[in-house]
Amino acid sequence: MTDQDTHLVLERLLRLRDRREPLVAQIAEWVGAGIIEGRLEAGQDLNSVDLSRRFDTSRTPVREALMLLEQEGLVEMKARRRPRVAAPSLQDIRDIYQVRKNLLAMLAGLLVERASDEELTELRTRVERMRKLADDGDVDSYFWSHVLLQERMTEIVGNPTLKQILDSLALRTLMLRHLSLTRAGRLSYSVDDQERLLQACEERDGELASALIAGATVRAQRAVEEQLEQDATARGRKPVRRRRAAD
Amino acid sequence: MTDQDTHLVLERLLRLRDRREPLVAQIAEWVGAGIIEGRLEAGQDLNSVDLSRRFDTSRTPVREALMLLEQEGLVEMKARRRPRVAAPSLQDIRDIYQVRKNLLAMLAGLLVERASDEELTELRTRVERMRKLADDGDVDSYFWSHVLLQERMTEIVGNPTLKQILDSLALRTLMLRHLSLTRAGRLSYSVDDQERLLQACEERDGELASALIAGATVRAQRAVEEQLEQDATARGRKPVRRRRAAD
DNA sequence: GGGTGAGATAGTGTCGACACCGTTGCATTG
DNA sequence: CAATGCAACGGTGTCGACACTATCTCACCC
Repeated sequence: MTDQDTHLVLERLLRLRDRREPLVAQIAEWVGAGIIEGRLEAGQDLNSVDLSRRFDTSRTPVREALMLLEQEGLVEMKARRRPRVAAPSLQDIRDIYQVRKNLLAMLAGLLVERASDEELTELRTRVERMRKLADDGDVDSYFWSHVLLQERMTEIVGNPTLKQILDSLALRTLMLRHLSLTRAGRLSYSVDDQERLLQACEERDGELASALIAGATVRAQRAVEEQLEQDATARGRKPVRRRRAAD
Repeated sequence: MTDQDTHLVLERLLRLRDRREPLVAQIAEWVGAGIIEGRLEAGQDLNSVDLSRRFDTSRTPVREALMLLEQEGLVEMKARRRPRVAAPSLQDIRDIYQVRKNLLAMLAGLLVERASDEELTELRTRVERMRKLADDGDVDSYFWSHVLLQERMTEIVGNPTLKQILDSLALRTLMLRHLSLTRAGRLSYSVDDQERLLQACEERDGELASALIAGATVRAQRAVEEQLEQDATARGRKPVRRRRAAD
């Protein structure tokens, strides 16, 4: 999985194709990728003057790109204040995972109902490739394959509204998940989860599939929280980079 | 419920307070209210030149307001094409209600878990007022009270992510619901649903509350679909104003 | 007469400018 | 020395202008 692919995935998750000018898309992809990869850290200033200089454009397309990322929860904008990289609180993260868990359970149920055998075979192929990546410890490739897998599932289910919401929640968790997947052992747990989920789908057991994906989500959340905890203690007494009190 | 109140509700649903300049907020509220009230009909041209003339501003804040409404699904924008009032297909509507049903069930479960007795009393008062409005046949007031009731419930549950998604879905269904609630008998059915839901909450029966709200959502969807069908046949042979083939 | 294409029309995307406001650093005061 | 006020700086929101392009109109052709 190259940088090029990263941008292609982001282009789809942000629904940039045909919806925005290439210039805006380019900026949104660069900033979005930066946030997810951790190149831009939470709370960091994203003022439109600097960005417009970097891309050698005026501030108008920069503002538009930032507004796109704001709606996906990656950027925080308040009127007359400088935009910043979003810094979700622990509570925010829990809320997001709670909703995500619920919607993924719904997705699994629909997948069991609607996926054709051919589509399940395709998903099976994907998971097998992910198993390989996990065994090789190729975190980055695994990470994006995971994103692609869920994207493909939402496509198969064919509810664009659901897909859009799940994509948005996925983006919010992506910066966190990138951390959490690097935790020792997470990769193999994760791929186990995917295999069990797919098996339940093949057996057309909607209840089980929903329960499995919900469980996997809870485990992902736990891994994220542990990683945050660890980061916090490693960073000194400063507990967690938290939202400003001024809010 | 006056026009003033309508705009206040929209201001909250669109999260305009502190997030956008008053000028942008004003435009977004006017257009949003117009779409919901049916003053602007589905598919109608929303070019930024006309709007900027109407509000005596430049096109910049107009574009920003339209982007806000696009993310809420009220407006469709494609690059280099004129923005239009969204025209969801029947399938889109079904998809939206499907997701909404699921999330409202989640909301009901959380409400049972988390609402204090005082908060339930407050909700009870609201529903009683709605009963009165329904008996009086005051469709508009009932309509907005209904919106407020659900907004309050999401606040009580205290999951901002969930609230934001439900608000967005609510906006999408609002233009439809306005139609559907005018159908004879819908008002009293609707208020019955709300009363049963609240009773289940008071009895702390999460399963029942979830089932009730899901059922109510399905009934609301059915009413919308019947109304659309009726409009379509009344409008001649042209079946349903559908999305352009050009997409 | 219906389809085709060139020209006219009109709206979008982007730009640089400017007024206004949030922020920062410093001097002043208790 | 900490707190407060002020002034310079820097960024945001809005504007009008302009190039580019989707759309409309109408003459032209078969």
